Amino acid sequence: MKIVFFGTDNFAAHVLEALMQKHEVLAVVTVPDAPVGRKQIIQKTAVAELADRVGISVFKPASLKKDESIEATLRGLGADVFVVAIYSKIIPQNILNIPTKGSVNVHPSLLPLYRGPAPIRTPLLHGDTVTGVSIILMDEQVDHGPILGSKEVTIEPSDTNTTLTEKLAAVAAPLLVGALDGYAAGTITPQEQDHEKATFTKLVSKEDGKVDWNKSAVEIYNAWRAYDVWPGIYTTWNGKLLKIVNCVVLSSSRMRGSMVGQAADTIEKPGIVLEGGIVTCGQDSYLQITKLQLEGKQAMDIKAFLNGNKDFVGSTLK
RNA sequence: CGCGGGGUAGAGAAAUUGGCAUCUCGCAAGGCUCAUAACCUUGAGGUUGGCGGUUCGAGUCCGCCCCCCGCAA
Repeated sequence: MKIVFFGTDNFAAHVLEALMQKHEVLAVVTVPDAPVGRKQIIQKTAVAELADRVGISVFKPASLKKDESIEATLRGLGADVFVVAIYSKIIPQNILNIPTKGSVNVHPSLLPLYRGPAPIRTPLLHGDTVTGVSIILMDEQVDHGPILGSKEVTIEPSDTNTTLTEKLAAVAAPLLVGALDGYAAGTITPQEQDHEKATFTKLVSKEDGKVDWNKSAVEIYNAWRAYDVWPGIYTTWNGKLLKIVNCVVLSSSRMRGSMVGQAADTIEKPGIVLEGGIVTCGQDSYLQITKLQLEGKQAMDIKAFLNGNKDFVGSTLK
């Protein structure tokens, strides 16, 4: 089939790569190059990178609604179907309706669960053990259309946003290709979603990474997994930003045994740093920081940090 | 020129008004021990990011340059 692909990040690029093997990708639509990093170096998206490398023409409209020429351009390509995977903009209906067979979306969750902009992170945040990928036909509502296919993926306790994204991308690529074939051949009947069961995710903001020590160590650890890479999880120490680069949950029974003789009030309050960089959390739980980064400093192991910051143990994180 | 923090031994940090460059860890050798990420003793390891200036004397003060990082995006 003749396809126009919409996408931005690595997940999308991975899907595009698989798609190119089986189908004719006429063009790619992504978002404009944006300045990245402290030096504000202009960088193109992973999808644009791949498209440029293999010689597929790329469009980078700032807006699909306001740019009127883009609709005519896309219409002129004569695509059978549009495939959308993590394209950080909402595509207006008049664009979705262009291809003869409509538009298909790759969504990295088991729809109707986790609709919206953070479908990979939110299951991690909730501590779910299973998620998946869904291929749907796009309709007038976001992540709402009938399902062409889906596949479950197991979430390991060690999975983070990064590793889970890779796993989902690996599953998504062949699933999409299969669903497209089945859809084109008429062997797949689109299944309406059970809208009663729909749940929604919200866009992640920097604030979400701020650690609330009143929460349990497991919840904080899940936040670390969900907010991996960006925004990460952080707290403050002596008024300075402290990023938690790595951490582990300690079983509270083990901790209780080792804390015989410790003052009771020290044990109760959350956010207190104990020996070895272990921090008291809510619900009588403990999180050990194993790697961290203080504002303005390089990331380092807890051991190195303790060597130079003797007053860390006994202080309170906020 | 978006705002800000920083560069001192292999790692992390100190160093008061400019005045013997220290501490913790690691490393090496020896000792103790059934044993150890334990403990004791000794030791190696530095052009304090670079260049220039002020000074009797600069990690510290001044100028220029290089590099790292947080925020922001």
